[in-house]
Amino acid sequence: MGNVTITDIAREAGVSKATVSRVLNRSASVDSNTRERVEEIIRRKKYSPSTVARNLAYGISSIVGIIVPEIDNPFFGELLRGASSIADKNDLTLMCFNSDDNAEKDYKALKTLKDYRVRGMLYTPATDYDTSEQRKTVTKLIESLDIPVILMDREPAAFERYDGIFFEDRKSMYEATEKLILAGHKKIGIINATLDRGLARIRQAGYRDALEKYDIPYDEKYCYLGDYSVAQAYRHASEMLEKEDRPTAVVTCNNNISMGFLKALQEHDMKIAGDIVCIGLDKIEALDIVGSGFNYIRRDAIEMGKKAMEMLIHRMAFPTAAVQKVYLDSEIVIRKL
Amino acid sequence: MGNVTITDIAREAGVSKATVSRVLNRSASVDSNTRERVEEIIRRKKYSPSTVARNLAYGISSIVGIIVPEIDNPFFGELLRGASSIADKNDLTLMCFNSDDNAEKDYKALKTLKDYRVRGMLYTPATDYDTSEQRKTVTKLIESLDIPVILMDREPAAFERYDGIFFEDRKSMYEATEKLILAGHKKIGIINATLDRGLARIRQAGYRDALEKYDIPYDEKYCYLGDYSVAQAYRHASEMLEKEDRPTAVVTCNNNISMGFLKALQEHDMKIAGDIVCIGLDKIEALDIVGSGFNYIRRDAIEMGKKAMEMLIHRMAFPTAAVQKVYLDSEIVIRKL
DNA sequence: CTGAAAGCGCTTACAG
DNA sequence: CTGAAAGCGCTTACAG
Repeated sequence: MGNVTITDIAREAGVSKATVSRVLNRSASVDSNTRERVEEIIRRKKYSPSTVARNLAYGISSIVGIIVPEIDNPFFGELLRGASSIADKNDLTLMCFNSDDNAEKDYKALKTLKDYRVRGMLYTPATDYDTSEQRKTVTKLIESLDIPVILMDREPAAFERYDGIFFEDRKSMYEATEKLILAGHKKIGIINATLDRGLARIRQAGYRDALEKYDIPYDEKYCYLGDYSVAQAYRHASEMLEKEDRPTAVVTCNNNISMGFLKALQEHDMKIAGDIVCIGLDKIEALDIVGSGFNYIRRDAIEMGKKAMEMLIHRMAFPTAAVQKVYLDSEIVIRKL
Repeated sequence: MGNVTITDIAREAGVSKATVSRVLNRSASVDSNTRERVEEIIRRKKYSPSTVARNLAYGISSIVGIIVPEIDNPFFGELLRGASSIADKNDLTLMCFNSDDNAEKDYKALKTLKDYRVRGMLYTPATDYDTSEQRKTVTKLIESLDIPVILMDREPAAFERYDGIFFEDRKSMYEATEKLILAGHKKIGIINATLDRGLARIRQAGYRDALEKYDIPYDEKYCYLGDYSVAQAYRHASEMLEKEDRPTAVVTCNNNISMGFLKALQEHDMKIAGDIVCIGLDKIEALDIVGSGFNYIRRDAIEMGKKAMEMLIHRMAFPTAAVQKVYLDSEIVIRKL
């Protein structure tokens, strides 16, 4: 039956489209008789106006884009949940993209968002965009988008000019490492991504800060730097565990790394806490529920998603306000030391 | 600077909008000189046409809606990932909604999708819509949407007329239970949601089928029916474990239930496989990686998401084709019996 | 090959 | 209070 349009309603009610539009929007006074007649027809035909046409006429959009690098990672799932809950309350609709940590997909998503003329976007960049070419490409893209952007969790140098919300990872890593030190550990290892990644540098710095503070030498032989994959972390952890001189405690720099580490532990017949102590960044829900004794830095991604959407709404209302960077604290959850 | 429009380009190139449109769409031949001139200006001004305006003119949309009940559950995260990967390849864009298993939010999402005149939608209904009133509301809503719908994972009676993709849960539960029987278990428990939920009935039936097949009486005292929450499952499992006459093996009917069970096990100082054997529906990634010995039915949600999007694309191409129901097989992963 | 016009489904001044 | 007209940013016959 195709979609009912405002013209159908107008014709049937014997009024102009303008009048129908007025009853739809309560924008001006309409005679109560005609109003009721029009409303009755609208109800009967189950008509509601096309948001697309409406937005075209208004010249604005009620769509917000969101790009995340790993949509099936619970961290980003929670981010989405938080963002979506606030969007709902503000009549904003989410257009979702998964970049897979891949710059090309990121570009494509950005391009699509531009072509939809979305109102704003929440964005976790796929990569650090380190090479000057990448940097140029992505910068041009975002600039041509010309909409409010809120960065989430990652802040590549190319994006310093945008609002953003981040976790205090440096501080958290400091505190986690400190907890281990205060528990008597002197040989503390770290499994992290390589330091050409912004977030990895920040996390490494927190670890280092704590060692320094307590006069423990920073020793590269306890540092295992690779990527954020389970597989790589597993290899690194295995290597670590098989060494004579191995750490008595470890910090692991994201949930995948923690899993790789735990897997290695398991395969070496070692027990968490019993044989080697660990504090990981980000919870692993199943392990926590099951009571595995896995310690972790609890980053509240739902909160980040909510706040990010609120920041976006604020930015849309005040386009010229000063750039805002928000930092979220995390709590360290110790299950077994 | 506001957005560049086709009019800006036309003016600057000294041609009509129609001509610009033609170079944009390669729809008709354009003199190569004017073409190049126009293209140069487009490039210089970083212009690309508004998808919204374009779709309005075409009378179609390239947006696909997707409604899931729990966006931060890894199962649905993977569903999204799968759907999004296929959408990408077909120039379709995803509008995402999280219904939180809540009928009202479901209605609202449906309404928004209608107003956006989306092209089609992927849908996991928030509830079973059992009461006739709910059923009526949701049916009207979807009918007035008048677009292709692909159901995913859940098939409330109200939606029988739509395409859908599901897992062979009955068969999987049968096989899981059978594995336990063949391993010598006679007292096999089940923790499930209450049987007023469609999926719970299906899963329960599979369990029952296996018992019957092997002449083991179906005994209600081994059946714990509640909801799909960790907390409820935990209470049920604790109760079960404290009984004199308790099962020697259990099937758990979703990932939350499995976690509740494992938590109870842990708190009763019991070991998986050692004290009581379990096969759960859906993997729990962390437990699997860490080598906990948790057995499970592996449902491939990424595959479901991909297939669902393919079915939608097919349906959009062939609106009158026969209704299609697809059932996906799952594999049983045994880590320790 | 190219432009003027009409149309997609709305909204908003402007008259009356 | 209400309608005719113009406009949002496009596309597509229709002429020429």
